[in-house]
Amino acid sequence: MSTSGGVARRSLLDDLAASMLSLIADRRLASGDQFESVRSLAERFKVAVPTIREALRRLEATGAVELRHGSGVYVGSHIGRLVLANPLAPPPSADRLVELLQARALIEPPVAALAARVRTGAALNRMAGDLAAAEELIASGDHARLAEVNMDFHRNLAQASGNATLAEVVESVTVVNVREQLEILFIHGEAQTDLDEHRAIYTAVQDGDVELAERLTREHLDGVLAVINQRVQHP
Amino acid sequence: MSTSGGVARRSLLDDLAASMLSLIADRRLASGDQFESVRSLAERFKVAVPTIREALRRLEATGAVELRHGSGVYVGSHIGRLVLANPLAPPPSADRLVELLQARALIEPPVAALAARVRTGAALNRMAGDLAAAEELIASGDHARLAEVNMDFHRNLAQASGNATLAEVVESVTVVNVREQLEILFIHGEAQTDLDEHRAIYTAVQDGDVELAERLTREHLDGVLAVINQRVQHP
DNA sequence: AATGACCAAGTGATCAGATCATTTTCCTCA
DNA sequence: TGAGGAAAATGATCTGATCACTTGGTCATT
Repeated sequence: MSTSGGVARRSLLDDLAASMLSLIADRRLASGDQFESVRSLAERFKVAVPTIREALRRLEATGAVELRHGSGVYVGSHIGRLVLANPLAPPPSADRLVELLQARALIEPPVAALAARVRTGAALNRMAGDLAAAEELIASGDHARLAEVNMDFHRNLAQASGNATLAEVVESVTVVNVREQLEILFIHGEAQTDLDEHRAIYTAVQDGDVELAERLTREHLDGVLAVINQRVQHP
Repeated sequence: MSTSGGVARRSLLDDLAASMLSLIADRRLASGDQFESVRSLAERFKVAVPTIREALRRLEATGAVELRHGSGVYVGSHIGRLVLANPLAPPPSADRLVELLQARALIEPPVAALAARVRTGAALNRMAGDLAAAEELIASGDHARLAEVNMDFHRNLAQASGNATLAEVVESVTVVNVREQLEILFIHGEAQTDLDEHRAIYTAVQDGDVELAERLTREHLDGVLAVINQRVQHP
């Protein structure tokens, strides 16, 4: 009784969601492309508008599609992803934040090592761009933007590993929600140190120095973790 | 035109979803508890039923709530999670499967090492239970169930690390979708080897042998990866 | 010719009320 | 006592309308 063919057989909503994903796949639509209007979809699948909208909301929740008021339905940026950051997650507590950093300190060093082996070109260039941007943002004092760029550096480091799944995992644990929380604790003073460490990691990856890339990433995240731990305990 | 630092102008649906999550949190509802009827929610928030349902569908997509026809709305099993497996992800291709295994081979060994340090009791017991169950399932030849139990072993290993975020990450990469695909490739013959390796890992964790736990987990996953790689290339 | 104000069509957002389908509760009756 | 079977509760879906936002074009002003 397995549906090995692929057509789901659960509720109407499951069918609709799956069918719409198939439609997107069949049309070779990519992230950002316009999909089809709600009314048109309702007619196509012979269901009422509210029903289609429920199915769309489900897709929307996982970033598969995006609904823009007055404009249309578009293919979302997370379509086809395997691992996601929970878009409805509450801002993490201090404990959860520490735990999250521990997880990153465990996961990212081996990812950096792999990145040093593979060195996917495009991602390397983006890392360099992040470093340049960070330098400017330190000068201009835009801490919010700086924190974002620093997170981008880590995401692009994971991308450089050439493994999309790893990149998704790292993206999931460097999500905006977390950035905001980190920013509160990890304010200026460390900004220049941070940048220097990122630069060193970048160089190691670029040189293909696997062990150095891993060690520097571990030291970097352990350092951040130490600062966070200190501030959590002495607010 | 960046909204950095600014207040995100949320839509009605965002508010509704957030409010309902707050409601669940305020009432200290846990996974599986009954929440509130659709009609009641619509009345409470002074919106129409289809609107509430859209918000509920969004929550449902991330496992925060569950709608049971004729019964009610219940708190879902993934409420409060930070990292999720995409419930709408298509069955992974062979390439994606290899990539996924590579990711696991990178992430899980250090997790096993941490588990050997921490040894969270409840999770250890569940691991033992998984081993016993696997033994029986090998005897009875129920490969589907066996594959599921083996995945549970890995999830519980991550739980034993005491780090919920790591556990969520590992759960996300050992999701049902993937099990089904693995099962196709990784059929009997290796079952006993698999069990033996799991047993060795369990013993190492129980003994608190950090390095051994890490090494055995790495060898185990590398072994699986090798088999998969072979079968992908020679179908 | 370039600019800006304005209008109209397309599209998503929300509403109201009704009907169907499933589950759960509980009362009746053998 | 317990097995049926109504009745209530609740989710699923429909119909059709109205409001709100985006977009592209028109056209007067500069």
